[in-house]
Amino acid sequence: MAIVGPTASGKSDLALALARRLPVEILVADSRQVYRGMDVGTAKPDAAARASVPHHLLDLVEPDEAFTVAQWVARARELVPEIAGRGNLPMLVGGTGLYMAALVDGHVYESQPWSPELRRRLTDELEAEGLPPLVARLRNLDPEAAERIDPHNPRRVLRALERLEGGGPVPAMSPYAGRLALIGISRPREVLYQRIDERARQMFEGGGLLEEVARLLNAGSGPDLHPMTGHGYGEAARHLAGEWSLEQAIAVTARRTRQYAKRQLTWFRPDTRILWVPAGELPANVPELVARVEGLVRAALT
RNA sequence: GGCGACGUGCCCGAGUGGUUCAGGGAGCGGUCUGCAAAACCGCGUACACGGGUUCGAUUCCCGUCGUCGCCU
Repeated sequence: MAIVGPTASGKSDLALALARRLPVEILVADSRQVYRGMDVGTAKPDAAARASVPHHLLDLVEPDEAFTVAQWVARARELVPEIAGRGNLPMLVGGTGLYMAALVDGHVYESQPWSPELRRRLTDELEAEGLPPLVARLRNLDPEAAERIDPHNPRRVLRALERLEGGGPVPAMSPYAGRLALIGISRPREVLYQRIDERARQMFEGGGLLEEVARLLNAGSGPDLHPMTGHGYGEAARHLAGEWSLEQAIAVTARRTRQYAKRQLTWFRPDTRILWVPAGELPANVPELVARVEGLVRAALT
């Protein structure tokens, strides 16, 4: 089963509450919580939560290590049968739509071309000549694929070329085989945004984000490292450097997080498999809500 | 009270006598098979108000109101 929804909608709380009534182990589908030492800014489940329910797919790599969906799904795929083998229910919890889709819809990455050299070469070309020549080449190699690719999006164009020049066609997907319950937490936009604002402020004021970022910077994780683009990290770094006031850092973090939440909603909205549970302004762990979700899960899985 | 400057869409901000009247931000909508908390795409008949000049005014002139500055 899986719990989806935008940031700050209460996925983790609901998961924990549910874990008290169902024998579950949690698979975290979050592209930022995989980095060690990045805890408060990513709203990673704390020690208490992790002690009460097994959490997987957290703290997989150091902030300066590259990490992609491919690695994530590979590990997630191993975990599912393992957990089931223990007689527990694998519960996917997270807001990274691509990761979710990779597992649930079964993206196949292993057989796809992937080489640092090729990427290097294409990136150099992009820098030297710009996007248009690459788009032209893409059209030439595979007009059909080119139709589906946004010609303005460098990342997509590059990846498409990687696949084509590296060889193989895109493998068919192999969707998750077992029974599936997809639960989405829905809240009025205003409520969600308010929760985001409050959480952003809390992280900065007493939550320990500034300390965490100072620690990361000291350890050599500069603001240019990919995971440092996460909400709150660059902002905290700027505040620590004296460039931004605390209020400014909080405001920018909250705004970026709201924008992200909107994109998440866009991602999940069209997925008709998701059963949306309106949570309104309720904390995600109120018994009534939990019971309702538990009911949905049991119904879907039996 | 006098003089001067200004008054552009939710905000900032260019600009022009006339077929698509910048740009940015925010917001909203969307895309999504290896960076996804990323990358990218789409969406706004706004020119303070009233007159006038003109074939045609956001752009020129007059007045009104407002804001700011200086002066008394």
